[in-house]
Amino acid sequence: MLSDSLSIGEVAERTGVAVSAMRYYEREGLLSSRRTEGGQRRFHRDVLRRVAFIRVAQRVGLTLDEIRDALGTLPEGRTPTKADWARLSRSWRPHLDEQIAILERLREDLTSCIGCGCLSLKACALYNRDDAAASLGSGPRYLLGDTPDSLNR
Amino acid sequence: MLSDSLSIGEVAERTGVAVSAMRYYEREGLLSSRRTEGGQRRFHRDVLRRVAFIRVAQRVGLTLDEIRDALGTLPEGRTPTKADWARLSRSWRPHLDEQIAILERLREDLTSCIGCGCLSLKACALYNRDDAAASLGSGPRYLLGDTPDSLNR
DNA sequence: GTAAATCCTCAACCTCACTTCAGGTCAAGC
DNA sequence: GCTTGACCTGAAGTGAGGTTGAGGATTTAC
Repeated sequence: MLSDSLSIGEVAERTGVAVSAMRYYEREGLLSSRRTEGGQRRFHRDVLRRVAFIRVAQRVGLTLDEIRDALGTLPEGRTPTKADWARLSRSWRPHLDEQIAILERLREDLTSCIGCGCLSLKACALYNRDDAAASLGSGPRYLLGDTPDSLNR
Repeated sequence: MLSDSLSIGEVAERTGVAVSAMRYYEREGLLSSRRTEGGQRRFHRDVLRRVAFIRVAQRVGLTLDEIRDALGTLPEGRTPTKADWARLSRSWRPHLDEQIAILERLREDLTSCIGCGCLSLKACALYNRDDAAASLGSGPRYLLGDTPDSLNR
């Protein structure tokens, strides 16, 4: 089996990512493939590393849009080197640091408010942090706090 | 204006939460209200604290389902005291600690892998943590890693 | 008493990151 | 050569946490 002849099922099996997700990533421009005569996808071995990168980047908290941009900075034409991948991974650090800092601030505020039980809209640091846009959990991020006109209607 | 006569617009203005969100919270059982003759909502002052609680709980990373359950442990019939609210806030700590721990582990793995640039599917700690289900970012959490049969089709 | 502002419901739509399904084609093993 | 399993496309569905809009009723302010 040649190094650029992985079928979509093989990639799925080796990476642990669903076939449907691979097709979705390709549609979204995060992966690319050749096609056989009959129209089936054939992936280069490099795709394994790209998929791995995507999954870890998601854990770091990046969106697929951001990940696509990051992958776009890889060199065209040649196979990325370890140094290329290391550079990308390094770029996650600030994002990760920021996420951690936000949660730690929240924990601190929580600790200092725990005695008062106030939950006062005006005084309590818990409400008056403007970290809100960086909230955890599911749901569209842009809806949580950074719509300037969220009082409409 | 009586203490249980806040219109939905007033609550929205004071809490910074959209009117449509308030109606959604009520539909989902997180808030309740009386109605006027004409069918308009009138909220008790307590709702301000409840809404505040909801928003902070979301920042901590809880879902509305979990928040509803937490609110359900408040005493029926009487206005919750500071102690009641403090108890609920205290219950966020473990969740928050866990979130922080996950991110810190990720950062550590990232640091120790940064030299190697490996991103190897087999060897790299970045892929072989099973923290995946607790990932950040939007999108349905159950899709990110904990579907046992995610290789189907 | 009336105009403007606010409120009501219900249904449809939005994002993100996918999955599922229907209906059909391709490739590999025997 | 034929069956079986893997693959294809396009459209629609999913879940969380809401928003938007239409069409109409109610309140408030003057």
